[in-house]
Amino acid sequence: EEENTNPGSSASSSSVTKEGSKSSNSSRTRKKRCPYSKFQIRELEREFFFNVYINKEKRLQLSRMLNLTDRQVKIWFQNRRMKEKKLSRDRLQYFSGNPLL
Amino acid sequence: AVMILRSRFLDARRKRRNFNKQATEILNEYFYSHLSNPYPSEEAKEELAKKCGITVSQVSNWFGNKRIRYKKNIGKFQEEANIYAAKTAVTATN
DNA sequence: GTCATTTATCATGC
DNA sequence: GCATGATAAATGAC
Repeated sequence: EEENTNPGSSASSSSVTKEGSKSSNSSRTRKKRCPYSKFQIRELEREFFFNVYINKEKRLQLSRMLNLTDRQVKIWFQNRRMKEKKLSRDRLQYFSGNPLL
Repeated sequence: AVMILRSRFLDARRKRRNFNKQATEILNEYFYSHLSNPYPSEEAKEELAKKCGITVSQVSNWFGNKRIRYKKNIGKFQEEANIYAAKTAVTATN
């Protein structure tokens, strides 16, 4: 499993010129979805367990450790909170249905 | 007992099961009769879910998948579109 | 921040 | 072997 290096998904080299930048396009190219590695998920989940909301400081630290952008970490926590909420809803609906038992 | 329920809930989530023909029929009817704006409201989703015997989340999943797969290959769904267009034409013209 | 959504990917059915 | 439902990244409205 590889860990993405540059979000631009563009070609190699250079890179670090404040990626994205806006030379022209504001948002026409949506970043291709790239699944995170097991290691990345484990670390994200570990932090999520301690804190459903992550502060900026830990976010930067975690993003560096996992080779992700802060934005990616931020988005991951947002999505993860939504997932948790949905799990609760499904759980409730499932047990209230009482199909068996 | 609780453990059984819990495990059943956990592995029953991602294990996919096809919807019955009737449910698919209802969903497709709505989709193709609202092709210009295939975004059912929350209330409409609840009603569809009830009629189909599935959850609201499943309705949302179905429309999400349907929209993008239709958009990506309209030709493949042309026949299906015609079928449901004819089916709903009766109620539309009357 | 939440939340519906888009899109690609995953996992299964057949 | 694709069709199909569910989930995982990513965006945008608000």
